[in-house]
Amino acid sequence: MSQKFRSPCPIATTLDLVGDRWTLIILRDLLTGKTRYSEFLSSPEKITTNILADRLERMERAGLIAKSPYQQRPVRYAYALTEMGRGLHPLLREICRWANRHVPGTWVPPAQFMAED
Amino acid sequence: MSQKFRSPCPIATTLDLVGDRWTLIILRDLLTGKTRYSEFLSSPEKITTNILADRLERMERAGLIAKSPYQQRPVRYAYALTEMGRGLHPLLREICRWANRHVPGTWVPPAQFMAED
DNA sequence: AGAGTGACTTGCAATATGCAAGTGACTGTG
DNA sequence: CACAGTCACTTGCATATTGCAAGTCACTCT
Repeated sequence: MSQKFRSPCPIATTLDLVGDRWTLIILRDLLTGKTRYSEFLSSPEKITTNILADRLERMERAGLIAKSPYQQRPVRYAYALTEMGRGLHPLLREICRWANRHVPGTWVPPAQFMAED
Repeated sequence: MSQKFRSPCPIATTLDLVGDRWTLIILRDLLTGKTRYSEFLSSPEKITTNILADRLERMERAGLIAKSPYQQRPVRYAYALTEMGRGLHPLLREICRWANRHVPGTWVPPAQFMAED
């Protein structure tokens, strides 16, 4: 579970876990109800298939998400946030608040996403 | 000021601006009083000189920081957060809260850093 | 003149990302 | 029962980013 991080600073550690261009995008999609590979692919940011597969595996290893089969023959998995992953929701809300305030042209997220809990 | 972002989603846009391994580390240092090149280099994460120079330039172009000379002959610059950059403080606090709660072994930041305003 | 300081810049190897095409395990249709 | 279709990946390869080490530049100080 615990890996080798650059430093014990909580900011550096968090960046080691989710500090890239895609992880938080997938997390956003999971928070808004998406669960499957094809659903993540359909987002407007157009993540590529290899990166998506890689991020899902990393996120699972990091304990942010868990996968469970939604069908047999062939076995296919749906992805869901763990408690740890859901814990990043306040951070995503804060990111939205910042962008809406400081970067003109950004979409205002649905009220449901911004509401606490 | 506004560039080409992957999508108008505030999360995607924010990641385009600060979603890498180093930018928020530098921001943390600026928030804790560091202002110079050599001070950023001395942090425990050991950023390399070329990446630091690159990130400082990007951050300036993005409007997160501004530089001003602290001496002449030779001219040398100190870096300071803009209003936009300081606006990320709540986000860093949220990152710290999450890491402290979910990743064992992370340092608890000084109370001053965690206090609002 | 020569050492020291602070802030970078350069070159290059290692790693990560992006793009397009391919694969595997099936199901359902003619 | 061959065959097109679906979904979830995997693979190969070109390009971009990162990391490491060494070098440069504009000075000041001894």
